[in-house]
Amino acid sequence: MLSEIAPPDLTVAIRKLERLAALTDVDRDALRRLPYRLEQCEAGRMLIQEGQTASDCCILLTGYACRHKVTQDGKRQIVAFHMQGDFLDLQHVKLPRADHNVQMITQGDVAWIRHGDLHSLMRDFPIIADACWRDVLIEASVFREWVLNIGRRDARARLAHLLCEFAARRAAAGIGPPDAIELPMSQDDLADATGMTVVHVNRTLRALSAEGAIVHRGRQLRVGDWDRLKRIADFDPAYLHQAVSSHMS
Amino acid sequence: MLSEIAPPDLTVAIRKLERLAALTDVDRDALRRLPYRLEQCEAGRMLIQEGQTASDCCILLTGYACRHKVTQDGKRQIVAFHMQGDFLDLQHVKLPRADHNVQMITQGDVAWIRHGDLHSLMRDFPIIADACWRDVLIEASVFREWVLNIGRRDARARLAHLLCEFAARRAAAGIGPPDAIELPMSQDDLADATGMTVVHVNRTLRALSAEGAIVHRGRQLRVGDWDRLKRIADFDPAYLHQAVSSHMS
DNA sequence: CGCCGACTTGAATTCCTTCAAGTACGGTGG
DNA sequence: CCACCGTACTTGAAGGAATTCAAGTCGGCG
Repeated sequence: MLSEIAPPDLTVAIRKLERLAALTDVDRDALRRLPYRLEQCEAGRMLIQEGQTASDCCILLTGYACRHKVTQDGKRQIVAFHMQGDFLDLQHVKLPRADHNVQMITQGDVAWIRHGDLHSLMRDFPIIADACWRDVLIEASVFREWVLNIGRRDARARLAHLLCEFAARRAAAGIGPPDAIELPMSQDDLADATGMTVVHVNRTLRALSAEGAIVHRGRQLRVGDWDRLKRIADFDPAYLHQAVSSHMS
Repeated sequence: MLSEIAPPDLTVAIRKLERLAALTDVDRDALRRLPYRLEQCEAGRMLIQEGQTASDCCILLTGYACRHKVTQDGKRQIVAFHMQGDFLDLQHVKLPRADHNVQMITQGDVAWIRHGDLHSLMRDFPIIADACWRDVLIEASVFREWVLNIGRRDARARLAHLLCEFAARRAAAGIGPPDAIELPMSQDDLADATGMTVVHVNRTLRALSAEGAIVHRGRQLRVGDWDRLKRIADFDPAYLHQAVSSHMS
């Protein structure tokens, strides 16, 4: 296929914005003309570091990334996972000082866009601005769900919820079917995202396997029983504010 | 004082926006002319309920409110506290379906503004729109810090952090000095905000008292030793993205 | 005065962490 | 081709932080 040799472009990001607002041809055109710098990243590449002030905004084109914060004594908390098409730091356009880190978890491609260019884009194309608003607001909604998840659900539900969310967002992004998943993150990452320890993530993962909710071998994960997993997770995708996928309803 | 008999107006909200962007006289004028409906709320009044679609946006003028979500089995998680001047549901202008509840925790006054009016305001007055952007983005930053707080800090640090944040925001809002605080929330609320149980909140609170970090009698709270409390909490106010207050630096 | 909600305290239990060793696997170099 | 190595994953046992259950006290309000 051609897409395997052609360099990646902003198509996935435009597709994501299409899901957030009804873009017109004018909007699409403006987006396609947006200048950007392409970067091919290794796994582990730190894109943005807490405390830093950025002048460019980055969009994830391929691969997976996460955002995380660290306590004084070095405990890491992942606050979000990202996949192709996601803006990784839209907020830095308005709040230049980074309050968290952004890091690749797999290898992948990133597009860097000047804040100034984004600023004029949002000023001149209100529908695009609207889509960006929605993106930021949905992200905030996901943070709230994570607070609930970590604060009030036990390890089993918590982990199940994270898997459900990942599957749902993956499906919405058109990456693949929601029930045969290649997890990009290590069990360490899952632990840091759920506020658990690696050891307990491991045990909980196999507990979920044992009861047939999931089938996993390493990072190959299949959802054995969607309804059961969703019930365990107390998962209701409404907080994602996305058009309901047929698989997830 | 006159302010005790005059009905509350949008002044506190305008003052908050002033802290978020450099408003001009034109902006201030537009804000003062904004039509709104005033509501005097009892403690416990549900302003917005999850699942509901709202046509008005509410601003807290006096008193305190919180936002919370509930799991299937009835466990409540508070995701944010709010004080005078705060927008309580700016997001519903762009995402009409509420993904969480908004509730008064004390009695207080609320101004209801039509979404349409806010929409035109933000279209016609870019500096106000900018301030709203910042408000939403800072709120998201606070959510991230809460994820870290609940996910990776132990009960003592977690509660201390919540108190530090509350004191800092309270001071920034000009409500009073940051070291003699009347807490508006019950220990139940503190528990639901930190992902703990009431019992453990109670014990942790007196542990903090015992070591001299705070002095509390019921809801009267004095910070006994700021530096100690901040150290316990691992509190760095950078994530609040506010001009640094002299008391908190 | 009595009642109710908020706060407090103790004891037993549990879920999760910590510590300490494993095993499996993919890559690298001899 | 195989020995070596590092990283990620797995498992067991002991310990601890926080929950649960149960029974108080305190203080404000009708």
